Amino acid sequence: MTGKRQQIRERNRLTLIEAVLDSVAEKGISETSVSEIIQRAELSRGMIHLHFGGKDNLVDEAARYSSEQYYNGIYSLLETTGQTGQEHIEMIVRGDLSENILNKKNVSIWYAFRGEARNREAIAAFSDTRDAKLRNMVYNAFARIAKEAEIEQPAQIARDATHGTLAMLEGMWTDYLLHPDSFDRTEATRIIFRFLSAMFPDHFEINGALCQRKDPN
Amino acid sequence: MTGKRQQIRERNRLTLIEAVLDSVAEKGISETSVSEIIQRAELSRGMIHLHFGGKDNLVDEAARYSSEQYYNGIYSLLETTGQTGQEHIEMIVRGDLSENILNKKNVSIWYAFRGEARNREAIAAFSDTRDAKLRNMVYNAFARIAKEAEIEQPAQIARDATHGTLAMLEGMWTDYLLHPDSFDRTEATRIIFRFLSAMFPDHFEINGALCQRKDPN
DNA sequence: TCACAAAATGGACAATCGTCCATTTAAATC
DNA sequence: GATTTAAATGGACGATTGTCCATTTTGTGA
Repeated sequence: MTGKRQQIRERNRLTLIEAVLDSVAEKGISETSVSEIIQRAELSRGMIHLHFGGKDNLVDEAARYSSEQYYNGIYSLLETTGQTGQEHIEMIVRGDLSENILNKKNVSIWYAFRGEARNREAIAAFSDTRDAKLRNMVYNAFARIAKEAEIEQPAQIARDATHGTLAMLEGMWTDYLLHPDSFDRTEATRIIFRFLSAMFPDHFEINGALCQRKDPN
Repeated sequence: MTGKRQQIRERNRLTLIEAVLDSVAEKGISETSVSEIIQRAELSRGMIHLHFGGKDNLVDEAARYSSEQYYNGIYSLLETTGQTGQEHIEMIVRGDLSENILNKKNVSIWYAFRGEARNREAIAAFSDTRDAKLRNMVYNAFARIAKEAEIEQPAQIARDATHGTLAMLEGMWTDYLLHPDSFDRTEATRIIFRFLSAMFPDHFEINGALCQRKDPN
């Protein structure tokens, strides 16, 4: 068993990280000061320097943690899905637009960090490596779909579909950021499947994945 | 003639705004301090309070100015285009991904302000009204295309195509933000037209607008 | 050319920033 | 229960923040 000492230590570490995320979500990065953080965490001022060596490191760590949470959410969804490529895609699309993942807090945090990404390599860096993993999963799914569709240049099509689909999801997040209250998840989902069904009519329809290929009567 | 006095006054105002944008692009919002701004502008400390009443108002004004520049760039492009709906769309897509508009500085600025949008209504507000104008232009173009395509529910299709296309453009901007050096404009353009050509095969092909409808042999 | 007024200057100011360490607290070990 | 030691505390510190105004500069009109 890990000692009580270490347990408290790690709990405090996490409390600080979550205080940062709460503050970033609520007040933005520029107003997330040391005073603000320790007030939310109800811990003492010196803790930040003790556990993270400074405020900047703590913020970087919070960004890393937040991104990890996001990808874990997506990955765990994928374990519950069916086997076909189109089912994988459907799960990612629906998951990425679900309330668990696409909500006010997450969007605030995500865009706040993005805004700083260019000027803080630590924040940009991990966002990249993790991103590649999701992208790869989407690509594999589209590669299967493109192969089944028996079209020309399946690899190129799969790459473009991957890129386009992820770009569209990104754009939906931006919509949500700017209009959180009027945003319509159903509509956003439908639009993506409308594009996908135009491109792969045997694998998608406007409501999502087509599990059995259409009878080509 | 406007007096020399007023000319200098307005030039200084603009100098301050551009100093803010340079600093935001280069160092990010959180490092854009009054000292940083006046050093870049080579003006005196009191100018900010004199012209804008405070730093926050100046930053808001800079965000407004930057957004105005962006939309002016898009609108001026549209005046040089052909008449069909698909040509309008092509121009917007190519314009939005062109180096004049999608470049490191603009992207840095855009995302920096976006990150603060949720916590600064002034920044979010104008971004909305202007956005609606562009959205409306895209919608009108797609409405013509959908009507010509003689499909069911042309209005709904046009709305979805508008939403999806703008979302995809947004996503391409994010790609550029995260990978400015490996980003491929040609590829990004091709992907969007691939989706559009799947949805409107008589109006788009993979390289852009199809000006003469395909001969239905 | 002179007097007036608008504009620009730059330093004073209190408030806040993040860092760091001498001290206190409490878990772990004997 | 006494000792050791890692963890937590909270205030001191200099640096920096944004605001504001007494002063100087400079264009304008008499």
